[in-house]
Amino acid sequence: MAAPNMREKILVAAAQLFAAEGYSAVSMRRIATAVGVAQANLYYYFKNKEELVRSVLTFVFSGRSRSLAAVLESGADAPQCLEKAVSWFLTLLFEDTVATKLFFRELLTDDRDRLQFLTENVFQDSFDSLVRLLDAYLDTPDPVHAAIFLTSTVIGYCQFAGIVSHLHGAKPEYVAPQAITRHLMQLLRRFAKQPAMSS
Amino acid sequence: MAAPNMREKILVAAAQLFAAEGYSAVSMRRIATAVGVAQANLYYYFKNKEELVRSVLTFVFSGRSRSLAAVLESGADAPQCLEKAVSWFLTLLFEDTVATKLFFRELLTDDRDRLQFLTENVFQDSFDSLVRLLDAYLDTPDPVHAAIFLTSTVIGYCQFAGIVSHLHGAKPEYVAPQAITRHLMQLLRRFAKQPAMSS
DNA sequence: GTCTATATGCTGATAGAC
DNA sequence: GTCTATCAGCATATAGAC
Repeated sequence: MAAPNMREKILVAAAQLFAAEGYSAVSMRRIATAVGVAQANLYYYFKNKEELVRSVLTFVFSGRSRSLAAVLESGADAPQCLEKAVSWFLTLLFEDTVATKLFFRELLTDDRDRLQFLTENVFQDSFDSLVRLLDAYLDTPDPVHAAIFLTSTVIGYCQFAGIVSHLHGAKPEYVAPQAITRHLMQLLRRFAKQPAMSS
Repeated sequence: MAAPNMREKILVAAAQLFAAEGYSAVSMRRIATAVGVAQANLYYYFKNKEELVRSVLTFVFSGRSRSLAAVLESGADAPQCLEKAVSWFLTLLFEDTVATKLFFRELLTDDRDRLQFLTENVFQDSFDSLVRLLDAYLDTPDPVHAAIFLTSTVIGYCQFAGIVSHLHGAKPEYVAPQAITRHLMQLLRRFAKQPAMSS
């Protein structure tokens, strides 16, 4: 987390606080205190809170989309690529709580402009790659729907995990990215174009 | 929405505002204004904001859990019952925005006490019924995992819908509860104990 | 760049009249 | 039960010294 300049230190601290408690629950004061500067100093880097929020979102999401794109286009064959992508996304959702919570908060806000931005800059390209992979791998007339199904399920596993861990009889593997990845890949194999060898 | 007494009118107005904007973004003043009373009047019914928030959650979620329980125990055979339950849940998630957004906000907050409460009072019984149905219908060694998978997917479809509607080439049926229900039931049929007739 | 000081408004909550 | 009046505290944001 070693931040070279003040602007980035502010973004990192703000991202953590916004993710954990939401935008309106976190004051400029608390962000400044977390960074260790005076409150007014934030206004030297960001003209107001709204601009800080938008900068945080851009800052957090920009890196992730490139990372996923690399995995999706890694040159391996479709099933391997798919497995890597699913594993990458699940691990991100379960372990990168800052990005994940900010993402879910954006979905809740349903600000059309921000969602459009998020879709175009973070999701669209990766989603297109996913559709191509599924089209190559699966025997389905609608690979777009398959991609929506797969992405939805992955997102849902993460969201529902908060409840699952409180359910009676829940095992740890129900909320473990690797176990979920294995399970989903087994499911997909059932719909593969040609029967694949197991293990 | 005809609310007989003031307490319920406050709960309804507060639920809508909290769902749309979050707890800390909505002031007691705005709730009072929405109801059409003076701000101080809210403190006659709720001792503080925290108690109002908790009352809203109880008020909104208590009715829904009974409704789902009825569907799950409706006496029909497993696949019919399952289809009704999936359809019910998807329709709720896509159309009852107040309950859905409050639910997702609770998942984000991850206040252990509140999640425990939510799990025990809203989810556990219905989830157990779902596990039994899946155990009867599917050929699987782990019906609990099947229930988690199904619930996660349904939740994920709703969450991801906000992005899907902004993706290039998205069709309306990708975010339609009935179409998603049909798709999921077809998927489950593949894992049924005995081959079921289609259509 | 970072600070102190401050303006202005909104917040949750209380007191007490009716 | 509902109101008006009011409090102390915290919010965002600005001005200007260093």
